[in-house]
Amino acid sequence: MIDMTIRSASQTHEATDITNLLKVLADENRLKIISCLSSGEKCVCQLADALDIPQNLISHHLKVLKTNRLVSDERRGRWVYYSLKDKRLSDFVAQAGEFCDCDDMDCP
Amino acid sequence: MIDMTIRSASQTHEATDITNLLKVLADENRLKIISCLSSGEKCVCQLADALDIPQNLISHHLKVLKTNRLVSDERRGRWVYYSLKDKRLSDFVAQAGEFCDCDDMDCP
DNA sequence: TCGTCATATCAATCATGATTGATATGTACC
DNA sequence: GGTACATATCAATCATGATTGATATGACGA
Repeated sequence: MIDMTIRSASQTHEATDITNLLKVLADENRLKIISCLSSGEKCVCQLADALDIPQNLISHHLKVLKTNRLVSDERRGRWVYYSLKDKRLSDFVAQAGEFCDCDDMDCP
Repeated sequence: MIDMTIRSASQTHEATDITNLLKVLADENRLKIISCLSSGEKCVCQLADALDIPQNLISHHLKVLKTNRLVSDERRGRWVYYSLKDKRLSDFVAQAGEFCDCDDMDCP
């Protein structure tokens, strides 16, 4: 069998790890949350308001992001504030745009 | 409502476009195919052999990649050769590794 | 034309995960 | 204590898409 390790500058990762990360990112609501958090920490109700998404759904997606160590949380009083663990994450997501449809010349 | 446009160096994209691209990438078999194609064009049977994945499944995933303009194909005789439209795609995928679990200090 | 190889398509199954509504937990203030 | 607010969890539904097996298409050589 073939070696399915994927190499980046500093590390090697199994394809399954990367697949899993991409699955986490491949959700519109989670991308919106990440985009929203890129300007700084927000509590759940701020995200729910800003994105017009029900509170329980925001909470669910934040849990997915937290489980996968993409965001961290901190309770202050009644509020729980979430923030990106790595600010570069939103840049990474934006980079994906480079590969979206019609980036190339032979596009009809 | 909030502006959900995501900005990269050269362009802006809707969150839904990027979500779609990430969904396409978020499949282990497709990542393996991309990784395999990063070393140069391959025909379907080469991919099926190298990755130990049934031919029809390879064909299906290649269609998804092609529909999303990530690969191009060229028939030569009985064989159809596929290649990455943008070689940077495999680098992009590798970059995702940076955000996988345990990249940060406060990891248990 | 016939047989074979390479690839694509189709229908059916199967698994996964997003969303929803209801409810529980936890915090603050009276 | 009791109430109100912020958040999390749970069960149920729903949609999507990966995989499989069978078969079709298309190209080549005899």
